[in-house]
Amino acid sequence: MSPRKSDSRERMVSSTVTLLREYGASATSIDRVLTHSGAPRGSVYHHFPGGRTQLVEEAVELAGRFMAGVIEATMQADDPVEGMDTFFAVWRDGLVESRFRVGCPIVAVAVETNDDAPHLARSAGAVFSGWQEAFTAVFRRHGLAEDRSRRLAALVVAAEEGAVVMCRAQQSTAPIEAVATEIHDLLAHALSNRSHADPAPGRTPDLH
Amino acid sequence: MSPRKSDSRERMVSSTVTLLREYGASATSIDRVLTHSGAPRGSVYHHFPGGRTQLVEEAVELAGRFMAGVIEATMQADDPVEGMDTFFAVWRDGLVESRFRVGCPIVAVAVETNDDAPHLARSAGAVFSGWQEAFTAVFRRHGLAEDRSRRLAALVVAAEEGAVVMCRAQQSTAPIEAVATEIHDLLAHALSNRSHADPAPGRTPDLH
DNA sequence: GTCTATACGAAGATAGAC
DNA sequence: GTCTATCTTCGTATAGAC
Repeated sequence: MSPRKSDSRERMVSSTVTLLREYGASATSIDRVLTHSGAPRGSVYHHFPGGRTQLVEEAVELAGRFMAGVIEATMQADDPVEGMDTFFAVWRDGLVESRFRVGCPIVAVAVETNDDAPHLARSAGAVFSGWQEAFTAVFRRHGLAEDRSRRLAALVVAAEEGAVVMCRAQQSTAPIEAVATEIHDLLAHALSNRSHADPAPGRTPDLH
Repeated sequence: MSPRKSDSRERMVSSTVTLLREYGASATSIDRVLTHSGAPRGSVYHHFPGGRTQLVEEAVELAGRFMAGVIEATMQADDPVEGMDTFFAVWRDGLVESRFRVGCPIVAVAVETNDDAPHLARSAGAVFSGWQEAFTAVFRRHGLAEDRSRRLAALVVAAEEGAVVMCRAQQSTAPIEAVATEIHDLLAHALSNRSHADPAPGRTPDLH
């Protein structure tokens, strides 16, 4: 009872998420996490015996859970199209408020696949899977077929992540605005056709 | 006349592209580039007075031009939908052949935005712009309106880049296959409606 | 164009005191 | 839980010979 534990640990994980978003995985050193969080240097390996890898791992999980919550919150409304607009708006606002300095921490970890810690990439993959599942459930709930729901969910996550990378590089919201518009129309169209055209799935293209 | 220059320089740039794809920007050190290319250590700053930053810069430009050529080549056929399938197949094949070890070098540079070399991110942005322009021109050529063409181009690039990141993290082609299918159908639908439904543009969603 | 040697800083991790 | 060394490795960059 009573707070015997300090909050250093959670502050470090939170700071790691922030630094991953802004500077990428390799640049997120223990030193910078300590400076950013104000946590004491001496207790790093007390809290994280797995060292830097464990710290990044927990940051990925935290950020993954957070965004899964955002998806749940935005998509539970009556109109999934409106929820989708809000989902993209959350990302766009993050870009604008940071003046295009911050991106997605999961992408940062996924891209810097390190041979030393290969399982970090899989943690990132698990987070993406979770987000896809959340969107898939929403689309299914609104009457879309299983296959179509999964494809749309993959497209939404991929397009959002790709757009965020492009917006940062171009210092412009144009890519995510364009993507949001196209996804909006696509989802509206898919939902309007849900009752009759179900057995006309998109064919799998020959990726020859 | 006669080859007074060695090929060390271009081999270094080429190796840098490969290492960016596989390990990310920060992990692409001069040492690793030298090892990978077999170039002599002594001439690094002779060929690249701007040091590591110049090396990465030139790698971004090389990779950007290369993929722009791929887009031109695949999309110049009669059927842009078929060309799009091929475009995604190129990326999917790169993932499979490398067993999900390599991604996009432009994304690698764009994500690891470093305060030391902020203009690297803009070079990445310029490459993305070039790819978008190439797709936009193709869509316009096939009768789509300017706005729609730009939006679709942004979606294609964003979805491809996002899907590649997801595929690597999940060690699966599922995301890019799903994205390719959805983009295939979307493009086919857009082209089939191009003559009559032009003045019904997708509305810009309120990203409230 | 290429060599070796070296300066300098930053990183991850561990040891042992308190 | 936190502190202060300290070890080791690796990174960029430069100097000066050949």
